[in-house]
Amino acid sequence: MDHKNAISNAVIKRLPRYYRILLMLQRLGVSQISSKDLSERMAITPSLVRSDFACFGGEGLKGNGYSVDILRDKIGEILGLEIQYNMVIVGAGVLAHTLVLNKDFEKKGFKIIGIFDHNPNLVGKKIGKYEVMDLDYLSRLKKRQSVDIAIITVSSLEAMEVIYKVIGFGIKGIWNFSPVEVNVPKDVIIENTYLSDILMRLGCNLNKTTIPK
Amino acid sequence: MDHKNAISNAVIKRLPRYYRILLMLQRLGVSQISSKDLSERMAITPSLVRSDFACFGGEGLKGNGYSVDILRDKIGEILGLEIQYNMVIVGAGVLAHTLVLNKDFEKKGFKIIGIFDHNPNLVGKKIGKYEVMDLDYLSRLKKRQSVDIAIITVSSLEAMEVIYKVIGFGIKGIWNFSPVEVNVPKDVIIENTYLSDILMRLGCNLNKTTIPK
DNA sequence: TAGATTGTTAATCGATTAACAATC
DNA sequence: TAGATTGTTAATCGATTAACAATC
Repeated sequence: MDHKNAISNAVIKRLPRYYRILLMLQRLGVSQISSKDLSERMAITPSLVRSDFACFGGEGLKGNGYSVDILRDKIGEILGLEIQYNMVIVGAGVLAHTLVLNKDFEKKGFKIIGIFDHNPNLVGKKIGKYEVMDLDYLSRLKKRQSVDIAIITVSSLEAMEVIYKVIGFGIKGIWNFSPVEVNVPKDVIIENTYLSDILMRLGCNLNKTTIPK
Repeated sequence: MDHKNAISNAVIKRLPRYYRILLMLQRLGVSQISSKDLSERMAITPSLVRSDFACFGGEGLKGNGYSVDILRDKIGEILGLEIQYNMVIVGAGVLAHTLVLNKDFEKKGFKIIGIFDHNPNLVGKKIGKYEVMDLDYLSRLKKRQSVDIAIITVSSLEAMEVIYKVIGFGIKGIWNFSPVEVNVPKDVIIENTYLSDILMRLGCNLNKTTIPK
């Protein structure tokens, strides 16, 4: 637990990437891996790999590298993969549909338990196995089941209001896809995934290399 | 141009966020904004705002702040919003459908010009106004039109192969949604958007706050 | 044993922040 | 003028890298 608090966000960002490679190595039957090998697969330095693993008590063997199994277990534990999170989606559009079809989420312990929308025309509609419910019903659902994360896929016009609403319902985790800048209370964690921002960054970096002038 | 190369990635990440706020301020009829005001909206320090703007010759007026119009124009220019990028999607699934429906991309100069897939069963299918084409046809299309960015939405099993293929076709920008670790040549820019990694990060940060022990 | 690779420390690099003189 | 706010420098903070003794 003490460890957990000590791990910086920079490290946390790399953990799922390590985990993915370790999983692949397990499937390939590889049991031992060096920091050098891992670093090449991730385009980082071996030093960084070792210093990352030192955060949670690197169990390496000098001269031999790390045990793939032990490493995978440890990282999985830090990532909380054994924990079950309940999620709801707010916004019954095609993005909601995409997320419902993503099998990785449930594999990693993130379960969608309902889809909600403001718009009365969408209430009752089916998305995958889910029937869209009215947003206000979420507060009642929350009393019966824990809801850890709300995924916001409504339009940017409604997003601000919807986010404050789910925070009001007591939901502490928000994954927001809507391009709005929201300030949230300190005890709420928000991850913003602004798709068009990513594209602008990509465009910007393309220009850097293609216009050497 | 010299300026453009000097802007760090840390700054570039904030540019779309500044831009979004400036756009909103324009709509509200606000013409002048201070670094303090902007910083509060973005939950950063005023110093950081000023040092960011200094990168591209901050045009602030001591005592008054910055002109919203000038700032928006400058940032838009650095982000290359007046540039037209052609994009293709590889992988004709529901994520492709989501991206096709996103109106922000085209507004920012990123235009989808075609959807491709490996799978013969999907070729000919319609996604929005696009008819899915066979991936190999992309190399021919590339000879007629510039293709700046390939968006990879295929499954993780196929992703590696598909990415190498589009790089082989000479495409220099890749936006990859598939959870695979790929090493690309130095002249290729890849942006990986691993949706389940974002969720794991969110879960990790939720634990940090909820388990204070 | 000899070669490989860890764990860790110190050095470096880069990003952010604090502070304040300049000035509108 | 007085208050507000910039532009910029120096200080701080944090993340990454290089180096190397320890050791399997």
